[in-house]
Amino acid sequence: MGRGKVQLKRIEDKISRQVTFSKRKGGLMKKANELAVLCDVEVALLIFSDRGRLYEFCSTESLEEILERYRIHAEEEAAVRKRAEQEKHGVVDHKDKQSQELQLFPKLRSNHGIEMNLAECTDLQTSGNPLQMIQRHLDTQNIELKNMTELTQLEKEMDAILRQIRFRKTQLMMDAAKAVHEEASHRHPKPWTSYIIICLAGPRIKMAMM
Amino acid sequence: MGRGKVQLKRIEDKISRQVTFSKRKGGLMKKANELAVLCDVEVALLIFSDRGRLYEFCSTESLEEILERYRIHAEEEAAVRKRAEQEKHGVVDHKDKQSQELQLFPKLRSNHGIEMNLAECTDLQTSGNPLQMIQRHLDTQNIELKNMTELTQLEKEMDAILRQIRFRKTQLMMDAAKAVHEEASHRHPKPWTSYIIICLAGPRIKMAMM
DNA sequence: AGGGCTATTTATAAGTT
DNA sequence: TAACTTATAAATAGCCC
Repeated sequence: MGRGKVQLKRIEDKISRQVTFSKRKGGLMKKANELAVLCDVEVALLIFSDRGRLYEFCSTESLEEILERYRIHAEEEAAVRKRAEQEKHGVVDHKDKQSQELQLFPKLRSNHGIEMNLAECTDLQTSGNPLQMIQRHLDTQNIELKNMTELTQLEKEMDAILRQIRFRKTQLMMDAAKAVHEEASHRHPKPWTSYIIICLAGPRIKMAMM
Repeated sequence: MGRGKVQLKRIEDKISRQVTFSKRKGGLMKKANELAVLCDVEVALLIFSDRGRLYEFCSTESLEEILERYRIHAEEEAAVRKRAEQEKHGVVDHKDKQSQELQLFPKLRSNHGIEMNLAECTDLQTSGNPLQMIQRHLDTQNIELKNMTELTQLEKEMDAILRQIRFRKTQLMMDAAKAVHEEASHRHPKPWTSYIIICLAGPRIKMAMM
């Protein structure tokens, strides 16, 4: 699918590996979602990038829902297998790998804390133009109608946009400062640097040079 | 990808839904594998067909390996699932859910495990849509193309929205805390107030009561 | 460094056996 | 029912910006 055919082996070039990861991750999640919707099945997808970042997708409310189902399934399967083993050999074998691992779960089952989960949120496409990113949130719902998960997601994205806005402002200020400085250098062609005072008050930038 | 374009909704015809499931499941697993190999990342994929059959793929030795990694990751983010209906009126006793978060609160031992879903909280305010305020800025231009004045204006508005989002989150938390407190009072009808500890980590709220 | 652009490869919907 | 076939929709590699 692309200009060249791809060999099924690790992409050695770090840059293009990263690019491919980003693209294909999106594609995979899209397809996972399509499968879930079209065929009305439960799908869970976990991806750990090489830097340890987790990307997840699930077709249900929460990933835990599917993982819990997996645990139950695995337990049943293990039980069936164990029964079969016993019938065959009439002896209790050593525990196989799967049943050993299953012991991890029961330990985690008691709950004394009060916990609230607000609908798992899986953002399929967090990337993109920061404005486009937020656009979809703005079309339909009122803040008052959003739940905690949505609010938190929105908060994150707003924060990201705010950071970009401020970054851009800084850029512009730097440009302006540079221009002023160059202008100043022209007037006072000295080897030492001028001081530039930038005053931020309201929307306008004021600058003075000494 | 095929003779006809596909609508992203459940395929109603059972036969073709099954055929599509079979085909797309294979395709999805193939792509999951490609992502894992090409980009050298860990991928786990779980699919439960509508008949409850489990199909799984993982890029590592065992699925448990990735799930364990997810659990570790989840300890930081904390994930718990919840059924919606029971929470409608605030508080439901649940003792057998995940307790991974407990490790984060070793000192917090409440008498009762309670889970709530804030998404269900009602009594919403009915103010105008604060998001409309910003809408016009998002339609046309990119941040890169805005000048300082526009950026500053946008910054202000974003900040205002952010404050509203956070206010709304606080409201929801207060509601939840109140509900928890009432539940607690029910169990311990004492005149003095319980302590409620609310932990905000990511999109989820964790609370413990002492 | 992420977004847009094709030329190509892939996936697959529908049809056929 | 599942295995092929084929026309077409989708994904995406390599580029450019």
